[in-house]
Amino acid sequence: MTVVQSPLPEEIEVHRDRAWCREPDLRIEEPLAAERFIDLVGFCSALTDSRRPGPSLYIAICGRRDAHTPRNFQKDQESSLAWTIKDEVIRRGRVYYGKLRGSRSIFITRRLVPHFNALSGLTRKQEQSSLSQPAQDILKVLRKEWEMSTRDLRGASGVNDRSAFTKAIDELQRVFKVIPGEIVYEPKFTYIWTLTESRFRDELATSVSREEALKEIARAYLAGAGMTLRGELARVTGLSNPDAGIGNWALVDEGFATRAAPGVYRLKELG
DNA sequence: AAGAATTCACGAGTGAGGCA
DNA sequence: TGCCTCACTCGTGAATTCTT
Repeated sequence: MTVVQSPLPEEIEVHRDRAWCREPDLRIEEPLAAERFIDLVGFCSALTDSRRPGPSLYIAICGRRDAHTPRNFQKDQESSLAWTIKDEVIRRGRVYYGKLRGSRSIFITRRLVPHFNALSGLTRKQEQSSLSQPAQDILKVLRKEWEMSTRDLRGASGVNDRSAFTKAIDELQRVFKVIPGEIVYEPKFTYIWTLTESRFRDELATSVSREEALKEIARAYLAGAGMTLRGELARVTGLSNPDAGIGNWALVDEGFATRAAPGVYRLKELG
């Protein structure tokens, strides 16, 4: 995946340094700061480094632009800190954490959960026709039990094959039905799965139009990015290119952004 | 329509640490 | 010694989508 780093103007990189906490002074060192960061940027990936575009908690914890995960990342101080903070933020449940399209986990501020849900969530009615059988089986168990460890959930749902289970859990996360609620290390390392509804009932009940959702997601991204290159928003959010385009165009119409070239948008206030 | 780029699925490797 | 368990990267090859 040769990422041809289209050169961004230095002033845009500086804007991103500030907005995405890529400076030593802005470095994130504890869970509360991480939550503030997520609320500020709207959404960000968890442990990805500078090789992937977009804001990242790991990069913010490193506090530098070119953060790169080392090979033995669990022996690395910054990486372990990122790991710990990530787990604590998930446990606290103030912000959303889950997998979107492309099976990448991201954090989402509570404010934007209705928007992401509007784009990829499923209504209760759609569940039967859209979800795979294993996913439906798992969901049924969780609706009764509320929360469960991986092992117990596998047993109770009858989805015992590990890869089938993982697939089904990913599927449920993508449609905003299930989230990891806690990561437990003792006595055994396991995830506790819970219903998205248990933590984000109000957000899931808030309806947002598709257009509005695309616009606000694009706005959150552009505000931090300062400028987006062709395909960038789609790559970061998992939206399709046309959808990302709709969001960006809405920002141009509103005067929030200007279009510099096909697929390239700039924050208006940055000129 | 051809060629390029991206995505997807899959598996291996990475760490820890208690337990069989 | 291998098992369990996660998120991530990287490699591969195939499929899909985008660009020109």
